[in-house]
Amino acid sequence: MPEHRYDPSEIEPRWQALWAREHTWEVSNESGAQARAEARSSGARRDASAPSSYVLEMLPYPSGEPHIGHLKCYAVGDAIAHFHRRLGRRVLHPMGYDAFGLPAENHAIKTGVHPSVSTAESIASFQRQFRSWGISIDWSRELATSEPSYYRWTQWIFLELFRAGLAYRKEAAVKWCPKDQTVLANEQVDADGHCERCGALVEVRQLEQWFLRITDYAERLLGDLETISWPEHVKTMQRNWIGRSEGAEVTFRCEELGVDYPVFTTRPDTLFGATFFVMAPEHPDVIRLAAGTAQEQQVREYVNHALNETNEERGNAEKPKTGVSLGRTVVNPVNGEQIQMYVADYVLMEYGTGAIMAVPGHDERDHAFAEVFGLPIRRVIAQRMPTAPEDLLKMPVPPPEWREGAEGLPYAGDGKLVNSDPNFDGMGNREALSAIVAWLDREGKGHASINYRLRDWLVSRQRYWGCPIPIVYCERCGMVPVPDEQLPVELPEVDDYTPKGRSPLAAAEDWVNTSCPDCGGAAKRETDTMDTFVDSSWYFLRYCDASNDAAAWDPAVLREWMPVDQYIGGVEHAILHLLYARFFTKALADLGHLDFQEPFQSLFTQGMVTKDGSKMSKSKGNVVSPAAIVERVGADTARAYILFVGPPDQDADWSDEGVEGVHRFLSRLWRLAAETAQSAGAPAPLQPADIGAQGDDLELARKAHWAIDKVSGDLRRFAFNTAIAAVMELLNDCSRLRETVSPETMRFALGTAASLLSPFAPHVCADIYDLLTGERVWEQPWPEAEEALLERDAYELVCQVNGKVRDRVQASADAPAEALKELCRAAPNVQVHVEGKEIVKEIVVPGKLVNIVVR
RNA sequence: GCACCAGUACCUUAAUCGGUGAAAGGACCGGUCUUAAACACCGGUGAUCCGGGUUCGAGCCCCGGCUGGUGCACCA
Repeated sequence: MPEHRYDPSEIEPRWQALWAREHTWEVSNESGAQARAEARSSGARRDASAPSSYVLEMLPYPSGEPHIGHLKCYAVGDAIAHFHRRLGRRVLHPMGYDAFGLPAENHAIKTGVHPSVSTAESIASFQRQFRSWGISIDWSRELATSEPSYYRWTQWIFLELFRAGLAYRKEAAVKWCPKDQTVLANEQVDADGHCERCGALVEVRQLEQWFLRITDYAERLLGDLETISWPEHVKTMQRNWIGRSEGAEVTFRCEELGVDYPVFTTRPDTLFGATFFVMAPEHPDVIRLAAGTAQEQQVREYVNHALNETNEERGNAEKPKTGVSLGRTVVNPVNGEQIQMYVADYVLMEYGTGAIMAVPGHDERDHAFAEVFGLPIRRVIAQRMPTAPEDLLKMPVPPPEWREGAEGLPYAGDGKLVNSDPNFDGMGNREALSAIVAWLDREGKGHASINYRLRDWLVSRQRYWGCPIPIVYCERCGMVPVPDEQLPVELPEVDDYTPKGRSPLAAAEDWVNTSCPDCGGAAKRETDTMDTFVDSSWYFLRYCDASNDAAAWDPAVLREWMPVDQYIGGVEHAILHLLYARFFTKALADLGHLDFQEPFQSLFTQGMVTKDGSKMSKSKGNVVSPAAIVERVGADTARAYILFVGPPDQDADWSDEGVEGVHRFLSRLWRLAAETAQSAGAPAPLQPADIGAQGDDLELARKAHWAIDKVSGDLRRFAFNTAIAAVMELLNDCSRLRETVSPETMRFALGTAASLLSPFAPHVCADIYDLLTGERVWEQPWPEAEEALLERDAYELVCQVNGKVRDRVQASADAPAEALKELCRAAPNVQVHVEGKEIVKEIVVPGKLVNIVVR
């Protein structure tokens, strides 16, 4: 009697070893003669003409060990990869590591261990665990962004952008993290002004830095969202981040100094209500404007104070408005009025032109400021005007919102223009908006304009463990790109990683001092490194052609795989990574290196895994370790559980009891299959279920086909939880009917269960399929449901009276509506309820019910 | 404050087009097996957030409210 016990610790390594030995998940590039030759020599089984599919999970940052979120991400991605393969596609499913970054560097500062050493350890540990999870990765394409063979091409892309004018240096007020001692991208500062990485309060410093011109792509990044299949909330976040506003640029002239100040406004229709003018404290002209006025000292103090304020203090809209008069005036171009100039911290330098026209009547913030400073508030849009004379007669005293005075202000809605100009008064404000912009344009005082919240991407970092920026500064030639053939510019060794406000690379003097590639004279290297988001903005391209050392990729190979068909990752990357990767794709396409516009055709964002309802964290001590779970119950249980616990795009709470439940399910499945394999005789391919089967055999065959249909549909819509539940139902029927069905039917039902479940629990399903059929489940085409077995020839017709179920009768599937009505009327308990009443109506839903409405 | 999503049994989820008396797993309770327990098997308890509306019929659609989550929020 062989032991009928499910033992994942024996099953899982056995199949993993086979997959590794046979390079089962590797896929060759079919384009290019060399690739074709490789495919022949490795005896690639898959049909080269099969459609390709690129399934990709976001690349992990290797630090310590993978956590449960990784397990969920790869469980989702692997299920898709397996499903696509079984649908006959050639699937590219690679893995790599986002290996540059601050944690390894901070660790180096603490311990002196070189970041490359600790990173290599983490990568080894990640790789070991990923293998133990049995995910179907093409390991031949593995990469790490910190390897010179990778970052050589990161540098090449940087130089391509530089040569195209998309990478540039400029001095600007930038965000500086005092703890990490580096500048940050605007995107890396959260809404409260804290560093996204370390949580320290971010400061503002005036520094010269490297930027990438992502703002040139704002319109396309916005518009092309329409072309990709992404979750709507992710698209919304990107739209918000790009922050497109339509409006006008209007020029206000300071006659005393003879300087023009353009402002951006979305409401040129309220221009006649502009009663003062406000500049941001950072505005370069503020001090110059105040110079020589009585206000000078006060302005200086205010500006100093404002510049030292944190984003948090300054960003608070609840805070009372502050500001100082500049003692100057500008002219409102539409009516020639001289209006007072102020400096106030509620105006931001980064948005628009750093100066605004203030319309207190129709803008909440301007209104609050005007109240504090006692400035005039003028209504130029009537909130509601009576539409017909009858309305006026009915209401001799108009309610306040109808008045043209200042009551009810500020008012931001639509209405008709009042108190403006005879040419515009009475016009609807939307119509007036275009009329006023047209007038400004004719007079040369303004023009229609579009403004974005998105700002250029600051990519330089004063840190060690990143990709060096391949630029040399020559005393004679200036800024010179390192020639392509000299790439990569490798990271030098340094003794001290501690940041001191400049890059640790600056201390490597032998490395910094170099010769100019152009004139050969003395030159110094750029010592800043790149933001690690640069590394991850193109890695999906490199996987396609990972071993190419003559180029970053061969465009012909990219055509075979790109764009990624299914991208999977956490919603925390909804803005930064995804926006940067889209920008890189568009820029590289413009430079002729790619022939597609969007990198990720379809995106799936998985939900968080929580414990006891809250985020797992070391400080709370509620961290569930994937390694421990896999050790205890096996990878199949861990993976199936995490997909079964709920819809994968939602957060899911980890429960050890739930894990046990799934483990029991896999145990029962394996055990019943092992028993069946014994009683059913030698392994044999599954026989298509016999439509002529009778009784329990027919019932179980039907259930199996129902499960095929259900799981196939559920997989297409990422409903893994219900797919697994369907296989559970199938197993329950197998157990229930195991005494009465033929061995062949049981073999078919259990083999089908294993086949359907294998994307979620590949090892145990491979084992079961092998026991029952002697075949490899991953090489089988995805099963197809037999239509004839999905339909029933008879069913239970529900008989309702006034919407209440009163009886049930057997009806044949093809019975016409008239026959169903008669069946229903004839049902005994229906007759009781219809007795002596008048039939008003009969509703027939074929296949479901008949409802008789009586009075 | 604005927008979006969700609210179903003690818990996590299901119910495809508005159509049966709301389903699965876990938990809990009972039974069989066992010296006893675990495992396994059999059985059981128990739910549509609140208030209106539409409809022959509403968990599902509409309106209002409550609760929770996410995103945005001095962006002119």
